[in-house]
Parts: sequence; structure tokens; C-alpha cells
Amino acid sequence: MTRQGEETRTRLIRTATALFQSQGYHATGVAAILSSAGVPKGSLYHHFPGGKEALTVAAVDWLAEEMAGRFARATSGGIPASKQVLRLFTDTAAWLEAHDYSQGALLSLLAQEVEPSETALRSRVSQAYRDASDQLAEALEAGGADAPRDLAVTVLAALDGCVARARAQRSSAALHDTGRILAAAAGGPAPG
Amino acid sequence: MTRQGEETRTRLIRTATALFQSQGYHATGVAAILSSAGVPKGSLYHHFPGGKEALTVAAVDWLAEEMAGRFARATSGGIPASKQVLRLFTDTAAWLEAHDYSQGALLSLLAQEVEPSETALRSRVSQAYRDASDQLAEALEAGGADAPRDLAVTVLAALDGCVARARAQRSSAALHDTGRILAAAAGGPAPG
DNA sequence: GCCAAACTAGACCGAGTGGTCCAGAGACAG
DNA sequence: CTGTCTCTGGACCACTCGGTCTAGTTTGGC
Repeated sequence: MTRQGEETRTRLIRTATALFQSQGYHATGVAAILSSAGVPKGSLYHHFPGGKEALTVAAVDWLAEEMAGRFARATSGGIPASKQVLRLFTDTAAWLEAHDYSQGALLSLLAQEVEPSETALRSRVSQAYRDASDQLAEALEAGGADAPRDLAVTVLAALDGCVARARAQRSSAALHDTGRILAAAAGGPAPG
Repeated sequence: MTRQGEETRTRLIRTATALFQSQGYHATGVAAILSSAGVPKGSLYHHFPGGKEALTVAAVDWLAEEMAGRFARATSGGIPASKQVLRLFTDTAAWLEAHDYSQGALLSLLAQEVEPSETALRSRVSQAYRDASDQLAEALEAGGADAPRDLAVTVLAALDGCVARARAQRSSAALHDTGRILAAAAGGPAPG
């Protein structure tokens, strides 16, 4: 049962995530999601009775998982914290370039676009931030960082900010600049 | 001449800036700007024949000036780079709290919300990023920072990212965490 | 006082928004 | 074959969007 249904569901989520990342929440109409996913309107409101907001919540959850996977990959292998940080930034730069700067930072976009009244969505975004920080802090601690929790928050915020700037300038220079600084900050107070 | 007109113009710009900062570009309709500013539709299209996009360009320019002022204040007084950085983060945290997290990072929002086709707007945003970095880099260099240019880019990106997160979580904790890390990074490799 | 220019006021427009509804297609149990 | 339930397809709705247009109201130079 529900074979076809599940596939339609995930296709909607993936398409919505991509469009939200590229244009933001309000700029992306349900019609655009539907046509891009090749799904009729009735199906959306069948699978997501909550409409656009419910679909967005699912998209955030889905993205959080994907982010966790990407972070795990960049920080694995028992490498030192400074190297982990550098990898996060170079990987993100490569990802942006590969998508021709069309994809962006969904969390920071939603965090600022969504009204406080949409509490379900807002709390998911907040949770996604927390989860990402925690995961990253653990990895950095294992890599020997000094203040892994603060550093994780910093790296996450800097990644978001750099992605925004990189998109405006169509250049990943900011990511490389920032990666250098934060890798140094992760390496402990005295590198020599 | 144009006394009344100038005032209407600036009221439109200030209102639009505030609304864009709080909800984003696409979520803010011209009707909302108009009613919030107490200005009729005809006036908008008289002062800004380019419509919403032209008004947004003016808003970005206006905000860039305001940001420059805020940065100048936080970095002035011949204080060391690490103290400048710390001040930037604590000031931003105070500003967010004072506005009850209703205002946000306009540049990063616009950078990601605006389609590549809107080139005028995009290039203004890009320029605003560049100007802010340059200004900050100069101040940090005067404060004795090691790699002032990279550090300025990092601080700017981290501020953006922290603001987004702070809004989602209604907490300025991320700003303080990040301020601590980056102040240390600004102070040179060995504090002792 | 007069006139042109600057500016305001808001009705109006077509296009597009998110959302609802229901007829019917398809799958599956009896 | 039949009845039921999930899921699809798309017409339809009220509403809002950014933008246009023009009649009217200042305003300031002459």
C-alpha cells in the first residue's frame, strides 16, 4: 500500500527544499513546487493537509538530515578540529559552485522570512540549529578543539553568512577567507 | 521646493527597510509599506518610478550607511581588534533584544531572496558587503589584528549567521558565543 | 492672480496566490 | 464482480500581488 503515495510525498519534499533554498519561502509558490515536481494540486493537499507550511516543516526535517550527513562526512576520519573546519568551508564552497550559486542556506532564510505566528515551522528551524551545533561540537571536541561548543556555533553561523554573501557576489572567496580564520581559531591558541 | 516630497521619500525608505528586515523582501507587499508609512500608492510610484525594486535599492543604500555608522561607533576609540570584535557582537545582541528579535539581517536576506535577474538590486547588495568588509578591515588593522581582511569577512558573515539563528531561537546566546571565539581569533595566536 | 510643475489620492487592472472541492482512477479485500 | 479506500487531476474560489492611470490638490515662480 501507499507505494506511489510515498514517492510522491518525497518528491514534493525534495523539490520544495530545492526551491526554497534557491528563492526563499515566500518567493516560491505552491504552483511552482507542483509543476517542478510534476505533481497535481490535489496530491499536495492530500499528503500535506496543512498545506504549504506543513510541506515546509517536512522540508526542514529532510534538510536537517541531509546536513547531518554532510557534516558527518566532513568531520570524520579522526582528523584534527582545524582540518574539520577547513573541510566544512571548502566543501560548502564546492557545493555552491557546483550548483552555480543557485542553492543557499535554507535555515537562515526561513529563520528570517517566517513570521513568529508560524510556530511549528519556527520551532523546527530552531531545533535544526541546535542539532547541527551539537553534532558539530562533538566532532570538534573529538578533534581536540579548545571551546568546541562555542566554535561549533561560530562555524555554523559563519557558514550561513558566507553562503549568503557568496550568492550575492557569485564568488566563494568569502568561504575560503573565513575557513582560514576559523581553522586557525580551532587549532588552539598557539600553532607553533 | 520638494520639501514635503523629500520627507515622504525618506519615510518610504525607512519604513521599507524596517519591514524588509523583519519579514524579507517577498513577504513585504507594497501595500504594507504604504499603509505602515501612511503614504498613498501614487506617491510611491512618483518618487520611485522603478517600483518596489527601486525602493529596495534605496533601502539597501540607506541601510549600508546606517551599518557604516554602527560599525564606526563599535570600532572607534583606538581599542584593540579583539575588543572591537567583541563590541560588534554585544552591540548587535543588544540591538536584537531591543527590537524583540523583529529586525534582522537585510543583506543576507536580500542576497538569497532576490533573483539573479534583478541585477541592479543584486549589485547593490554585493557592493554593500564589500564596503562593510573594507571598512571593518581597516578598523581591525588599526587595532592590530593579524589578518584584518580575512577577519573582517569572517566577522561580517558570523554576524549575519548569528542574527538569523538568534531570531529563530529568540536568544542572543549565539552572538555572545561567537563574539568570544572571534575576539580570541582577533587577538593574535597567543594571548598569554 | 495665474499657471505649470510637483505631488497626492485612490479606483482600477490582470496576473498570480494559497486553498477547497469533488469526480473519478486505481488498487485491493471479500 | 463489487464495494471501499487511497490517491489523483484539475476546475474553481476569494484574495492579494505589484503596477497603472488620471483627476485632484498643493506649491512656488512670475
